[in-house]
Amino acid sequence: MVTLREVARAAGVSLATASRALSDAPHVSAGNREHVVRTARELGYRPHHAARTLTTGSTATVGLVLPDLANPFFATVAKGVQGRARETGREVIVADTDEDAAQEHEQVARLLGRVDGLVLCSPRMPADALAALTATGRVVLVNREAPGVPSVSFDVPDGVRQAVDHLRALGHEAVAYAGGPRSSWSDAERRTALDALDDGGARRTIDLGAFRPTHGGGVQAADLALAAGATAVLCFNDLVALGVLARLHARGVRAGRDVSVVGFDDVPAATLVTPALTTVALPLARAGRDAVDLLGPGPDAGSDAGLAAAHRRLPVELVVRASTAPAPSRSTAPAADPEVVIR
Amino acid sequence: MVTLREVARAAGVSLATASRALSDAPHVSAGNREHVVRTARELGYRPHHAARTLTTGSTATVGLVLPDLANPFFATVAKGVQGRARETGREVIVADTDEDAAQEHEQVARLLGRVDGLVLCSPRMPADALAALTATGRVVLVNREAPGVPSVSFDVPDGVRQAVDHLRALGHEAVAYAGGPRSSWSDAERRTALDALDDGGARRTIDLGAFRPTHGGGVQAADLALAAGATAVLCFNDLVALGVLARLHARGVRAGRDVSVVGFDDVPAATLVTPALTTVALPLARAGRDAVDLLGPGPDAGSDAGLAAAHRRLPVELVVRASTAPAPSRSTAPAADPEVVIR
DNA sequence: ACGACGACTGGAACCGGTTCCAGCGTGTTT
DNA sequence: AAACACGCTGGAACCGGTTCCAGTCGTCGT
Repeated sequence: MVTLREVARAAGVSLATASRALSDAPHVSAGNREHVVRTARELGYRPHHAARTLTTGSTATVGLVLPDLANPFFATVAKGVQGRARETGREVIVADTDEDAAQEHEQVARLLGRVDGLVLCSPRMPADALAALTATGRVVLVNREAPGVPSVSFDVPDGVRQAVDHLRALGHEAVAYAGGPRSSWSDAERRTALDALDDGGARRTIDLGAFRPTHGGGVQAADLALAAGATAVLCFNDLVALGVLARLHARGVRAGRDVSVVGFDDVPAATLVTPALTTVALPLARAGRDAVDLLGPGPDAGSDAGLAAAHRRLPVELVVRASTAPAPSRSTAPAADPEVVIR
Repeated sequence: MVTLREVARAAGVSLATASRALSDAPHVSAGNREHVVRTARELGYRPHHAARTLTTGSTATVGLVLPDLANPFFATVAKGVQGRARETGREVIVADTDEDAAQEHEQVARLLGRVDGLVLCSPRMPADALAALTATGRVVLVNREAPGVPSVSFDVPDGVRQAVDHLRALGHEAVAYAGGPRSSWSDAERRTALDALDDGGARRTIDLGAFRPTHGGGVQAADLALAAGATAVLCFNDLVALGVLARLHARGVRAGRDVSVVGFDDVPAATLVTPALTTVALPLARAGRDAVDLLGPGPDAGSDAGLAAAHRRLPVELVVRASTAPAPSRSTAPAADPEVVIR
């Protein structure tokens, strides 16, 4: 391995001059600078990252802690974080917590010693533990908000409004909500938004309860929705919505005709099913990118590194596909097919 | 930030003793050791990672380079890599190349300076460039093999055999293959396996050509398959297979009745569609874990760190679902529905 | 009781860079 | 022509650990 010392000696200059030349600091003559740079390239010099970190105190690394890398929601955020980090000269260390709150705390604590800043994605962590960890001022939350902690989240209330407006415009009066886990900050936000849309009359949404945020949770919710006589189901996320679609199909109910279904997130699979899923698209990759920016400019950042607000709330967009359609007229109200087909 | 020096002073011992006590090396009295450990805990001492790296030469970090983090195939490998790395006391730096061969080369070169070893996932890179990069002996390939480079791959020929046996057992004689990109090592492997299964007679598989490994590629392949009179389609991967399913549905052909479809990978979406997709499941997370093990034992590894063979070929398993069924009898051969429905 | 041996301890070198500071040379000012 | 300022240069300190090596102390054997 070739060190800076060797480059300096080969170029006939001192260690100090070589260092300045390569990190293009001032106080080096143009001739020397070019000579050192060329010598370094010829020798195949690569700066030793740990050594640089030791003196400068900057690791040029951001951490990313998330519940499940294989979940497309978090994977997309991760892609955004990685892309923006690289553009600004930083690497990304990822830590997958396997949806475990205890691991989450440990991982964050451990990583904080190795990175300049940390992106914490949808933490399961209780609010007080969050506050303690983030006191360092080097943590940004994604998809969650907490007092005093910078964060990037989504304008979920507006997404809920768009979805409900869409369904009401189609004539749906019996709209049901298939919720996510009670402990989830995101679910609470959706419910609050739904309550705010309540006009006190017949257009109150039907609460189907709390479900696991998975395909299976949706299967479970679908039967409850049919039993409650809902003509439209708004789901906690796309996985739940896909479960609802599958179960409706199995029971002989035509999704997008008899019953409309709306999801949340716009995961890739939403376009792969039939009928394609109407869903509220969240700018996930953008959130990852913005989170990195909130951690401050990286080594490669230009001078235009604008200081950002501590909280960002990104706009969301309802994507209308085939799973929503005008409400059936009363006479043709949906009824479960007597021949129930189990997949 | 509290340093080892401060711990040593607070505990009334020398720097050397404190270091030995905390890294439980020998030559420290039991009393001193415990005292130092307690003092360190009280002061909230966290070892400085870069400083340790500088002297020991070990970064306790593995790199992971892959084409697309948001692709569930690679995301699952990443999850395996991350899990195994943590179990052995290492962190993971991920680099997403956006499917770009040039970036791939640059990322690997850059990362090699910051990690102990590197997992390179399905590289687009040409074989010679690969050989040069991996000369360092610190790279493991996943889902690709190259002479002289350790790798973890899948027993794709056996998977192809299982799929074709399955289809032939169902009575399919006209089996078509919807291939992936010509430059893909994986596609070449599938084709070689298919050729080997050729019995020289009527059971020759129909080559539909090369398609982009996406949903859209499958849509394109589906029409060709119908035109060729195939009753079964084996696809390069699940995304292509899902595209075939969608297009068949749109054309009024019943997948799993009129035409059977088999995919590769067993991505989560395979179970979410109707009919659910029969596919060759690859142990992706396992591959990630094994790749980390091939890089050598980490800091936390026990003494049982078995030295592994340089190449591992993991077994694969055909998962039969609803998208495959007995071949229709001649008289009811599939024909495109005259009313073509475009989604 | 004396010498040898071994366990423990601490001073100091070292890893590979960055940066402070003093010194030097040249060009400019008075 | 002398004094001054400024830009460039190199020696050396430093970042926070690990580890070599020499030294000290206590203990055991004879």
